[in-house]
Amino acid sequence: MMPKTRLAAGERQLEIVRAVLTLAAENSPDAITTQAIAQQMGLTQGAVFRHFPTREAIWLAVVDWVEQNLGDVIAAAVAEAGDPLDGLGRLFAAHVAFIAAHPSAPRLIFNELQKPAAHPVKQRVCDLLDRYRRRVAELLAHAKAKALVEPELDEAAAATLFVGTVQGLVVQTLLAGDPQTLQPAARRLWPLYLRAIGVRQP
Amino acid sequence: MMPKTRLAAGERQLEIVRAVLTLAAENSPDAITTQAIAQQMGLTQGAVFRHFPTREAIWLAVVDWVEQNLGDVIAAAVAEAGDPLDGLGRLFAAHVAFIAAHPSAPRLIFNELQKPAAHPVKQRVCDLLDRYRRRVAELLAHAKAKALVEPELDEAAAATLFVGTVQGLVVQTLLAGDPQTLQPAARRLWPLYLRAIGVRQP
DNA sequence: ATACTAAGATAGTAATTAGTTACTATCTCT
DNA sequence: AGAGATAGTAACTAATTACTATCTTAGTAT
Repeated sequence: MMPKTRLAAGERQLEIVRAVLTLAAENSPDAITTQAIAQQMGLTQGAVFRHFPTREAIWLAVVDWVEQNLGDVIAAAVAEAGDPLDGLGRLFAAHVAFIAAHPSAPRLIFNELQKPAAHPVKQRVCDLLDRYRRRVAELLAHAKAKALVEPELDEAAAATLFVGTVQGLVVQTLLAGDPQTLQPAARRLWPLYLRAIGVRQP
Repeated sequence: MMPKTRLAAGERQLEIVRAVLTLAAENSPDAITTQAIAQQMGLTQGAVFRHFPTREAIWLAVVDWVEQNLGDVIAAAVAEAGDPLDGLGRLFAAHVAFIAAHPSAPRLIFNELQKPAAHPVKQRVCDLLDRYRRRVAELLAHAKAKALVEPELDEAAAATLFVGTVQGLVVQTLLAGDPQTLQPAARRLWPLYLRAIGVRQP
């Protein structure tokens, strides 16, 4: 955590992103200063700007990181699924696991979402979330086509509920202040979601 | 919105709270400065501190306002309900209507929720949200006792999903940037929630 | 070894922030 | 009408912020 050794630009950039994620676990994202980021890495504040031209660029990189890593996890989960419904379940589990591993990530995303519309970081987050919802809606449409769910299911609404279910868990974490409770809570929530979209359970 | 006239302390305090709510509709809560609040009311920055000893006190007042008004709306909705399930539906509708009328309110709440645990404003928000969830869980328990929902329903999980459903709508609003889309989306989401808790529909 | 490159340190700047102080204008109560 | 209380103003302050010069030094290729 206190490397006296110098790091190449690329590695240091990644470490800055990780530092932000770490700090966001305990502080509101907007309150994270470049000074705090530098301190987290054992560097001086000025050194941060050797790797990013501006503070905003850091946040864009963080969003990038989340987009990339969450995207990978999700893609892997869906890829190894048998049917669309199985894919949805794996997607949910993977997403929850990701949040449990990086609790600050969804908070960061949600925080950026609150910024003025013009803000470039918000644009990125909007795109990210919109793509995510579309992906869920797609899976639901496939499930419907295979008669795995309620035949008259409102996919768009069900996709919103999917995101909401995850958000509900995030709220739960923020209330409890303990990411440990996340996965058990998720396991209790999933059957409810399944019933919401009209899956017949054994 | 630009009163040259002096206001009594109580009224001005309320106007400051309203100003914050207005500003929070377009800016991230943390980014709202006392200067911006004063400007919104057509006063000087120093005048704000005539009515609140500190910035934090303002946010506590805002949470108070939300707690009071949302609480009233909710209590009224539940009071005029026939059975627990009807009460839950009215609670949902009332909550959504409140958000549509004050979109910044839930965002503010959620934002404060992200602060460090020690933060006094967060404590208040935690209590508020926890009470809310308990209330929902109570209604669900009553509904279960009257055999209106799935007899083996996990009430705690269903309460989390309730909060999540609302949060999903908030996310939807932030994405669309238009509170108008909220109520239609809510009407599409509610049947899904009802099915999730095992209500038999006509 | 030596010289080049780039990561980091040091020490700034200008702008913005919450909060204060001394004064003025307005309201209210008798 | 006059006096006390108080809402509001103007002009500060001290601290913090993102960001930037200039210098140092560590890693690397020759």
